[in-house]
Amino acid sequence: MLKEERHQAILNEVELHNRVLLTDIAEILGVSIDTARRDVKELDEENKLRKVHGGAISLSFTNYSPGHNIYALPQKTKIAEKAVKLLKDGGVILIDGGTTCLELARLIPLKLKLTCFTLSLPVAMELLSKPNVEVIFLGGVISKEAQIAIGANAVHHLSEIKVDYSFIGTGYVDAVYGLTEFDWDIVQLKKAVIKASKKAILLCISEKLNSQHRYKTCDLNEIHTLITELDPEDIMLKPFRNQQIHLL
Amino acid sequence: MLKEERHQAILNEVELHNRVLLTDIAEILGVSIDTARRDVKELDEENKLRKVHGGAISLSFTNYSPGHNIYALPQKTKIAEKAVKLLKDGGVILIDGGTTCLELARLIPLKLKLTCFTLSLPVAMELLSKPNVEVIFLGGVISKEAQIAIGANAVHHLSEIKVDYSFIGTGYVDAVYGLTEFDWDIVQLKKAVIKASKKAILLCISEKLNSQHRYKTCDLNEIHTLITELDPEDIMLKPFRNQQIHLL
DNA sequence: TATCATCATGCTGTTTTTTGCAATAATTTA
DNA sequence: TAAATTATTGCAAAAAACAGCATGATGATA
Repeated sequence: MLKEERHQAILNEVELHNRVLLTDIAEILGVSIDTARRDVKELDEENKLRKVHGGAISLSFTNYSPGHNIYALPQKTKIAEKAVKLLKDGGVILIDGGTTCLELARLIPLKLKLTCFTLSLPVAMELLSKPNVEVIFLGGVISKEAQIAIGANAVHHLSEIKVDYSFIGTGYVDAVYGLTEFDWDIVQLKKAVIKASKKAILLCISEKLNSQHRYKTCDLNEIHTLITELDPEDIMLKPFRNQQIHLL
Repeated sequence: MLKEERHQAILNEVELHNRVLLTDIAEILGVSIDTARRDVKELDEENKLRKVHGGAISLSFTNYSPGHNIYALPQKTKIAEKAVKLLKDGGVILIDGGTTCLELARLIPLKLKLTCFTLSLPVAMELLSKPNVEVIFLGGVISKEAQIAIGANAVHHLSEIKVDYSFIGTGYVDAVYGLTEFDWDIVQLKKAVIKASKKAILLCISEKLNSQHRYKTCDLNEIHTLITELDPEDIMLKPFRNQQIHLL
């Protein structure tokens, strides 16, 4: 059997079933494990599939890029960079929805070992590319706009967990009125998130500071740390300084 | 024997079998290996075939688009088109993971009113663009490879629902051995999906027919309808005809 | 017809590629 | 952490590719 035929057979198997074991290749094609491994390695180098421990998987599973343009991305990236530094190996965290939180998910180092809960579809998709992050999606009815799970079911799931850190966003935040939202459903959810976490970290671009809306999520003192893209000493953060909240 | 005749004979062989060995050329045409090699080399330079170590393969054999695009998309689209016709306004369905099911999600008409459960992140993302589809994600630990929720939590969620139709995929299917999978976890999940549905519809490209693997999901008679890209009368479906299963 | 150039073919020896095996290291899994 | 599986590395045998050369056929030309 020609090598190219083996390659074709392996690719076909991977495309059809998304994965294949080296031992299966060896058996089906009647070659040694070593040859199967070499074949897979070559196909990997040609970017025809991805070699993994013990076998190979299809590329279509590893490639996901949201790619849309995100508003105020540089600021959000800066916030996410600060937030990443709080993560510890072996930690259990929750990541909320929203583009800032998505940015945090994106910046999680590949070698960092985490257990990560989320309610956000985009965040969950992003986390798929982190080999050492166990992803747990808290299910429920999906909100089309926010792309997150909401409703009683999601809230109930949250009542059953307690994470080290939760990284949350907010629609509006004010030094006096605390965190507020446009949506009643979202407020219920965020309350539950905060209750489910030992420490709640708020990721928020400075543009949202000193704004408020209809429904209240919580007071500022329920938030452990506020991360903005600003220097913690920035004048804009002055109203937040004389509170228990940490600034980063 | 003239060189041109040999060339024609070699090309003929390659057309017929997609491949040929140098040793076979030499033997069949009664020339030395070197001549066979030279012939193949010339044909390669003329782009009539591709020379590889030990022989030659047909050009069509090697032209193969890897990665991002979905394997056998036309077939899967055809299957999805058939499946969409089963959907009724106001129906409650479940859509499994996999590219075929994703294609079904994509083809759901915008005006169709549905309640749709799913375990698959990509399917859920796709359904976000359907304004009249209520999406409910059944949460759990996310499998990085399959991009679906798995584990006890997901199975438990499934035990609490009953949908009209579930549209499922399978790794392998055989008329005698039924549906089988590579993964134990996935089998548990599919069992639960089938149990949670009044009628289970299997979406499966014909290439997967008559294949099997380690772990068994269910017998064929637990599936209500099998949809392939083939005509229901196709000869390939013969082994599936004398069963209770419907063919589409 | 004789001579020469060209080309196809097969042979020889050398180099490269492929493949399987064994020992060791790294990794997963229980 | 220990056991099992998988990777890596080096090596050797076999197969194939390659380069160079000799032979013989062909065909053009003097």
